[in-house]
Amino acid sequence: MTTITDVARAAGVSTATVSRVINNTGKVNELLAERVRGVIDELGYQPSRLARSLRTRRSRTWAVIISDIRNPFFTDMIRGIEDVAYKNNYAVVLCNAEEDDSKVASYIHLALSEHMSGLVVTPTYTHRIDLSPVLEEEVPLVMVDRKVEGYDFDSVLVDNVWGAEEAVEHLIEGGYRRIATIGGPVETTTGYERLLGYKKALQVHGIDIEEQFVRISTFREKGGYEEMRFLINLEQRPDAVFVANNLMTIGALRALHEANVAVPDEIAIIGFDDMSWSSLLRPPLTAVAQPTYELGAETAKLLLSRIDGYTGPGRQVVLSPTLMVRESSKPKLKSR
Amino acid sequence: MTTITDVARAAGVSTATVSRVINNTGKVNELLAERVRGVIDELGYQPSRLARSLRTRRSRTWAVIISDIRNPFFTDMIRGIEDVAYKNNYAVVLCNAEEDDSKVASYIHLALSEHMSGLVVTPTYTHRIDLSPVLEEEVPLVMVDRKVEGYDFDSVLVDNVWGAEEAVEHLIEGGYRRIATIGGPVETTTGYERLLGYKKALQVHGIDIEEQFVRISTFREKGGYEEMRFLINLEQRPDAVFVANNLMTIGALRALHEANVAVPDEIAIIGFDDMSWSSLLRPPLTAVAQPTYELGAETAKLLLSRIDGYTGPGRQVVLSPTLMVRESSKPKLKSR
DNA sequence: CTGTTAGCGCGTTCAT
DNA sequence: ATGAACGCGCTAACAG
Repeated sequence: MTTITDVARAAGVSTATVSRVINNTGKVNELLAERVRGVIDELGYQPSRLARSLRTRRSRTWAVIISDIRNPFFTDMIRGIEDVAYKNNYAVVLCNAEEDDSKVASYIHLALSEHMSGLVVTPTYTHRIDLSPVLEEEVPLVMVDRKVEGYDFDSVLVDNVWGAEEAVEHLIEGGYRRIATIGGPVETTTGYERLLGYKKALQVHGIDIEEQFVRISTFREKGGYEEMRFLINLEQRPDAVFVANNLMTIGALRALHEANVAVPDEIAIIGFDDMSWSSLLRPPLTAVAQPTYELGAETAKLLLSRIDGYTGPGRQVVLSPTLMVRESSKPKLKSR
Repeated sequence: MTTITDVARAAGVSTATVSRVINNTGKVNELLAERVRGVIDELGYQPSRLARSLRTRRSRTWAVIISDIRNPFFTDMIRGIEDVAYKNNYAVVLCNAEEDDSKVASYIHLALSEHMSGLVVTPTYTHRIDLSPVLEEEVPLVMVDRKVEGYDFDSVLVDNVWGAEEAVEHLIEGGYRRIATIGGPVETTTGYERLLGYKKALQVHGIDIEEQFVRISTFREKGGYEEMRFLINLEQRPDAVFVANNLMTIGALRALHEANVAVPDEIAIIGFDDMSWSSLLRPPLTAVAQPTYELGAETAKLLLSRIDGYTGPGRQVVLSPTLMVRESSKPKLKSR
């Protein structure tokens, strides 16, 4: 491994000069600089990121801590972040927290310990997460998708209330009245807000909320499966279900198929999160599509501006989802 | 940020002693050690990974360079790697190469530059990738899913030939004879081997291979879509298609749906890679299921053994896929 | 403009 | 058994 000292010796200059050439800092005689660059090429020298980070206390890397790598929502979002990062010469490392708070904490520690210059976090739960080290080290951090209460970081969010409301509204307009929901943990902003939107739509239309119809679970496939089974087994089944994320929707659909419940004739379904294969499901799935790529890109832009020195109160970017209407929520046949 | 010097001062010892206590290296008076540990707890001291890595030339981190973060196959595999890594106290960072060789190279450089102690790579293409720096630095590397010719690294693979052969065989047994394939780049081992399995099955049964029926594309959804459109528009359509990965299968199904081609009545479909929602598609998709989690776990084990000092020629672990038979490949109705 | 010097936070000799 | 001193590779401060 060739070091800056090797380069300096070969070029007959000091390491300081080499450093200045590499970083375009300070003034260097163009002739000398040219010679140094020649040697660098010749030796294939590449600065050690480690030593550099140790010295400058900043590494040109962002850590993106996501709560579930298997969720396509996050992987799409990551693409948005990466594109902006690469354009600005940052490397991105992904950390998979598996919806586990302690893993989030340990990855945050990792990122700070490696002096990474930016942090993107999709929080798992709103409590129980201590971000004070991030504040102490003054490392820019942006939250995506979810927020953590009690901190004033920049955040990029989706209008979950509105998205959920639109979905349920669409069901009501289609003639459905016994509408259930399978929601995520209310300790997450996404879980809480989507539930809120569900309730709001029902209230606006003067439909009572049946307690049995509000099923709270994890955001995992298994939860969706189990809660849908519960709903199917009710004496008075719902005639439609709004499911608050993609993985739970898969579980819910599996339960319906297994029990031979016809969709949408017996129970209509709307999911949150559109996926490339939503239209290939039986029946094609109506879903609230989130602007995943843009979510990531906006996040990266906020992060960049913080790294570039912007200080000021936390900013919130809220993007709107879109309802993709397909057959799983087809209006009921009714005399009009 | 508290450093080892702070701890040493507070405990009234030298930094060398603190270092010895932390790393269990050398002999330290138990009483002293206890005192040092007390101070460490009190101050909440955590060693700087950066300084440590710079000094030891090894970081307790693995880099996993995957070729497409949006492919569920890879994200499932990652879980297998992570579980083993965490148990052995390694952190895992993910690098998304987007099927782009130059990104692979730059991430490899990043990993070496940060002195990471292990590397997992899912190569994009078999040529054009220079792994000599990895050999020079003697950093353990394991290949998963695909191989790069000309190197002798450990690798964990799936028996692609057999998987593809099983799939096509199943179609033949079902009475299909005009069987096409949509394959991936033959420069990848996965692309090449799955194509081989396809051809082998046909040959064994004495079925001629029609040149038009062998469609080679990228492993992306778009490629699957376009090639399926081509097949649909042929005067003499195939009656079955074997699609060589999950994303292309989605594209292929979309093309079929758009063109209102009945599956499997007009064209039967088998995909490679099973997904949690394969059974929810219309019709439920027959697919070659890969043991994704095990693939990751095996990879991690090989890596660990290398890190722990195993030297010796490259080892190959080959896992078998399983054909999940569903309706998209239903046998043709025939008089028997 | 260029070089010398110091030190980021550690682990590791080499004395004692 | 313990501490002093050094250096990993780099950038920043200070001279000249």
